[in-house]
Amino acid sequence: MTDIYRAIADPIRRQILLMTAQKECTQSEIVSVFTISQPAIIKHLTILKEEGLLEERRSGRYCFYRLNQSVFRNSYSNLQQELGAILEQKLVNLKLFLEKDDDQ
Amino acid sequence: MTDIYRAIADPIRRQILLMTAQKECTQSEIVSVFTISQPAIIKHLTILKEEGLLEERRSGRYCFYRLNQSVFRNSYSNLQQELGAILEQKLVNLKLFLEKDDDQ
DNA sequence: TTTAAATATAACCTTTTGGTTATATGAATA
DNA sequence: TATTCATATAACCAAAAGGTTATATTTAAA
Repeated sequence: MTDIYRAIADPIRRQILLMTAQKECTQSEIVSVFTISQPAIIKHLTILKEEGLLEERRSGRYCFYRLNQSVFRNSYSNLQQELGAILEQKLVNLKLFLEKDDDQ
Repeated sequence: MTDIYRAIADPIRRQILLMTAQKECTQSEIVSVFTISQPAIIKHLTILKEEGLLEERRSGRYCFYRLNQSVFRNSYSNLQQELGAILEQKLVNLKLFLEKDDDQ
């Protein structure tokens, strides 16, 4: 649950996230944006729901989707921390160097 | 090439990126950190190399790996723009609202 | 010059991903 | 009420992901 890395791995899913961040979209609206089949879209929607990033609302024969903003905000923040740490390893090295220096 | 989303999809690969950002690591060093087999690690390394994020250097019987900092910096920056846009859709909506207002 | 260690590769396996077509179900409208 | 539109599901497929074991190959050290 909430493996944002899994959710964002596919460009179609990233676009769905973007669309549903703007406004609630029906499934058929989403389907019409892409060239792949409706069942293929359902599978992408299912993965996004599994990871908690999409909320589903049923109204009559329509199925509305929208981004769960708070879940996205949270897991994206975690992602940034994790990947930011990779960028900042040089700083970690400096820190380690300074700490080692303290010991002497 | 340089599909960072593919590269970071697996936690083992993210940890390899972190390790090799700190310092150049030999393959056996990397293997020893994890519980999976050496051929499994090679496959992860191959994916990271395919995406241009890892640089390989051969010295005798050792194979050294280190993060390609500039490629990582760049593709991470692209990722941030793409995912940042999802977060900031509310602002886009405001912009659209204001532009629509101009037309009237 | 054996031997041992580091790396590479082959062959295989299972699960997941990403897609398809065909068809069923359910709700709204003509 | 018959039809049409939106969604769901089943069955299938190919490729990618993520792993294994067994076995080369290459290089350094005993």
